[in-house]
Amino acid sequence: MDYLEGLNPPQREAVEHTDGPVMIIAGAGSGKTRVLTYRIAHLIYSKNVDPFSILSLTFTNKAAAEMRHRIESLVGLDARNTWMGTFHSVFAKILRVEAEKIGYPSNFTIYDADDSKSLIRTIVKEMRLDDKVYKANAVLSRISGAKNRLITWKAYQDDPYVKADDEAAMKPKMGEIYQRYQDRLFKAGAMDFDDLLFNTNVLFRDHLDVLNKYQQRFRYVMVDEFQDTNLSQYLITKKLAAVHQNICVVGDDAQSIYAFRGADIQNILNFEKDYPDLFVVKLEQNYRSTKNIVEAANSIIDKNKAQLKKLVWTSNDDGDLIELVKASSDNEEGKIVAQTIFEEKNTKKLSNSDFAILYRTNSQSRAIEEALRKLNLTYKIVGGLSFYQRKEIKDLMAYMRFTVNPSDEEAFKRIVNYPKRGIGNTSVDKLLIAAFDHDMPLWEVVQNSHSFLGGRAASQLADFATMIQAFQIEVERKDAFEAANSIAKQSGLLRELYEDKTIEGLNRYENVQELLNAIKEYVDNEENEDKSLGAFLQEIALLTDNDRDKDTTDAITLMTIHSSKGLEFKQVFVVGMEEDLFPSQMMMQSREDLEEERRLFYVATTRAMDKLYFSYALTRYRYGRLLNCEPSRFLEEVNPDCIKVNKKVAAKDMPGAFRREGLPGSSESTGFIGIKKKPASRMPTQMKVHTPSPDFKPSNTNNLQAEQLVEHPKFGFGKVQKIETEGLNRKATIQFEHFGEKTLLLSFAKLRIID
DNA sequence: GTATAATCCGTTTTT
DNA sequence: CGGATTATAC
Repeated sequence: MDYLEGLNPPQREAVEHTDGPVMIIAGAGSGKTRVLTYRIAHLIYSKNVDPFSILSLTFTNKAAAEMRHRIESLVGLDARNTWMGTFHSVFAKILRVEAEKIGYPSNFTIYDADDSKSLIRTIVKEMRLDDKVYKANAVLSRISGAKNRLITWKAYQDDPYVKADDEAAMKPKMGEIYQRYQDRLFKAGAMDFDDLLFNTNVLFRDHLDVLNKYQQRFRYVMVDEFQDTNLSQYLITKKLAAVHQNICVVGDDAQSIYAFRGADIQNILNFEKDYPDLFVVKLEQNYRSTKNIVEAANSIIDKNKAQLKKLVWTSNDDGDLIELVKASSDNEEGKIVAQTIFEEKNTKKLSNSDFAILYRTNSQSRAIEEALRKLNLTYKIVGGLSFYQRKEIKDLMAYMRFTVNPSDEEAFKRIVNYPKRGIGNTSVDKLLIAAFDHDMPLWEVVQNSHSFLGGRAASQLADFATMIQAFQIEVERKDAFEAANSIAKQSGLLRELYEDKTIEGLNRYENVQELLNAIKEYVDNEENEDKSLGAFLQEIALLTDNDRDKDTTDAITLMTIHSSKGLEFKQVFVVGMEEDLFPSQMMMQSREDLEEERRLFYVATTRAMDKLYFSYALTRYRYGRLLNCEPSRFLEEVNPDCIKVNKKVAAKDMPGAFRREGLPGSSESTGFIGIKKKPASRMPTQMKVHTPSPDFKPSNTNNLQAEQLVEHPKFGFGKVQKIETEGLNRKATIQFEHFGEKTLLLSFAKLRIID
């Protein structure tokens, strides 16, 4: 088997150790996907394992597709027969088959987060609770957290700790909302994302024959990104593998960044307890990045307490130092990044696709995009507002969903009066209340609307019902594409969009066409046996924007750090390295949260192969308001030997996209300084920190002189003793009222000059 | 019931 | 700042 030759010893061990429980701890860039794919190939070819009996679980569709692709090129089409997909998609498929056993229709709808939130809002309203206290987001994440831990609404209500928690948060009705939410989902024939896993657990618990069927079928189970599994997922895999015990998990605790979604690193630690004869392999050689980058990454993750010990190393070259870029504003940050890419492309003959710009939050993309556009650099945004979240797409999907499953309440609310047909909110509310009061299925109420509504509204609704019935007949007789096409036309939705001649309207029309094209593709694809609309909807419900075919033009990639996991680029820019943004202010409640942010920083760092840049801005627009920013504490945590300070300043705005390369631009006072000597802003906690005046605004300190009185947000009031210039930095020595004498770097310190 | 204006709200990450 | 929900007028 010559393919084993290309593996290093631990990789090879991981591949060849096929039977029994195996845990592969795979450092960043250590060839994890390679090992997984070779392992599957090895199973099929050397061990004669039937591809049908191999199940591989991933977290993103993209990862699954990538793996499938690589296996196919390794072993050919046999690979097609292995089961490979995300937890959600694999178990959604199984649930389709077994739905009736747990009381669900097999054509159940999958609610996305928006559907879930909308349903929660309705319930909160129906219960006459304050929607400012019971915010849909917060309620959903609480419910989701419970489901991920397999806590039913009943258990939730009975648990005194949970109860105390909710009462302390002034949200005592949470348990009841959970109960009603679950009831409504069930009546709508719908499952939310968490239900797909929760109900799989229910299915396997209550139907041992079913469990046994899948245990026999999946003789080999593999889990990628194991550090991201939640309890619900963990128990599913454990049960599936209980008979054959051929379970192989691959993960890296240093890259666990989904605790907020219920992922539990404990699963890795528990794994050793659950399987005493566990075989553990560590992949520690990094093939991706330069020594500098690997070293920097190690120095970052070193600050975390909770971690498995491993030593990631590389035999690659030292490479360039990481460049630290300081910008005066978010816009300037964008400009510097864009300019740098422009120059690097020219001098190193790189393509756009060699670059990635990573940020903590999607909203940061705006300033960057603007700068890239000015230099005519092609870019693509991964994630963000997804195609499938667009209104027009959700509208058409809602028509299709409701046709296939007329219990789907959220779909109904979306389409019943769009396009306008004179059925307003009051009528819809009446219908929902009628369904609730008489405990009748919604669809039945809709079909008998004259019993519940006045004449006009009732007859409008009757027309609506007739239309849906016609659609249902079409869906039965035709394939997904033909059915969708005629639904789009006859619902009036397409006409509505067509008549909107604004640019956005045109766009929306094209988006709908694109969805129809996607359905056509689905129908034409021979791998899809079931060509019905229902089947298509099942497929699409679990897709995210990241999975869509993007046009293959050469482009710079913009995305959140979260979506960058698993990817690599020659050059990576991590932007917005500022306190409160990264680490995010919402994540600084506890050490655990901060450590997760740090792992996120680790993930960002380890995406880079050749060159890495960190940048931060001193001011940034947020909520339409200009904020002052401080450099991220994470910057201080990187081994200083790996970093150098970038001397670049954004060129002044020039008309047109072209400017002379390397033009330094007229630099203003924006000096560049290291972060090593960050001012002593981190006060000993026991010391009382000064509360800045309500109108505190940092002044321009360019002309600051001795004897002036100033206010510092943390040190309070003081008097400037002297000003000195040292290299690029201007420093002020200030005698503070309560904190003694401090020497502050003026480009860092926020000082208000008191007249 | 519908169309427009005012106001409020938030931005953490994803299946 | 932008969207999304709500108040007001028609």
